[in-house]
Amino acid sequence: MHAFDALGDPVRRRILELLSEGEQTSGAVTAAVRAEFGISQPAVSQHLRVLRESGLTSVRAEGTRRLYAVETAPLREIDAWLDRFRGFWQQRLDALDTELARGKRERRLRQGPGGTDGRETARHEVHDVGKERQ
Amino acid sequence: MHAFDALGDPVRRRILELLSEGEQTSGAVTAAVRAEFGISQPAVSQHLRVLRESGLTSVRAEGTRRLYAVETAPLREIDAWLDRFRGFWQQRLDALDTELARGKRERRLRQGPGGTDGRETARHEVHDVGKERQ
DNA sequence: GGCTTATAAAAGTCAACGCTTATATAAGCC
DNA sequence: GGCTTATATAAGCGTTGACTTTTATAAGCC
Repeated sequence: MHAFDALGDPVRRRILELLSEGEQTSGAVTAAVRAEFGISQPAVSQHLRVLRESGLTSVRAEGTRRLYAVETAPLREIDAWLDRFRGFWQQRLDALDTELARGKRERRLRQGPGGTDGRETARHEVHDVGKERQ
Repeated sequence: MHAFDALGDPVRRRILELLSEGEQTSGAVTAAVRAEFGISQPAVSQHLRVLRESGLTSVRAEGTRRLYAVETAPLREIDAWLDRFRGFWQQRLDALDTELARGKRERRLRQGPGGTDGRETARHEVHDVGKERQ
């Protein structure tokens, strides 16, 4: 699950988004990223390296250009990792369907699923119980 | 897409996995994580805080216990983010199906996903072109 | 061969992160 | 009230990470 590490950085996520439109040269990616994030060419090159080394992209040389492309394996791993949580929102949708179907009012469709016990999860605060600082 | 940041850490991913089985007290999570990673209670507490602050969990107080639960919104965001890449592997599966079904004629039905150019994606190396160090 | 373009690597800096130990808060229990 | 349990916060520290500037490599072109 190494991939999550690499995806923690917004620049790298953006690079992948760019590559999702198809193969791109390092130069093209660099230009786009420089424009958006205002970082140097070496900085982008370093991000490309991380993406390479984490298996998120592949590279292909063509003359002096390097053509980067998305490599899906790690993304599929993440997708698979998410599987264990899918029930949490699918369940919700089902519940919502039911609610809508029987004309119940659409109040508070928020509220988490999940309990191992069949217990209704009660109301929880979505960000701390006591006081939060900063 | 803040969530990717939080998920970059293996301890935090593990915590979410534990919570995917249902609400857990901080204590239960701490015990499990301590056993697996050998880190201190405050360390786990700090990870729980990050998860809370990034919206990946919710907390609910019950006496002196804190009950943590998975909060799905950020995970759904990631799921949605992955959408743009799904074509990359779904297509592969389709291709495989078709190959099997019609005994391999006419390959490249639809070629590399996303290609802005219509060019065949060719064979790329999955990790660098030149030499890699370390 | 020498200049240029495309890209990576090297070396250094500074901030953020994850951990530790020490301490605070707050509920339960005697 | 005072001890204990459950959990969080504070402060300090070493490591990692994302930059920077500088320099190397290598292909194209004259």
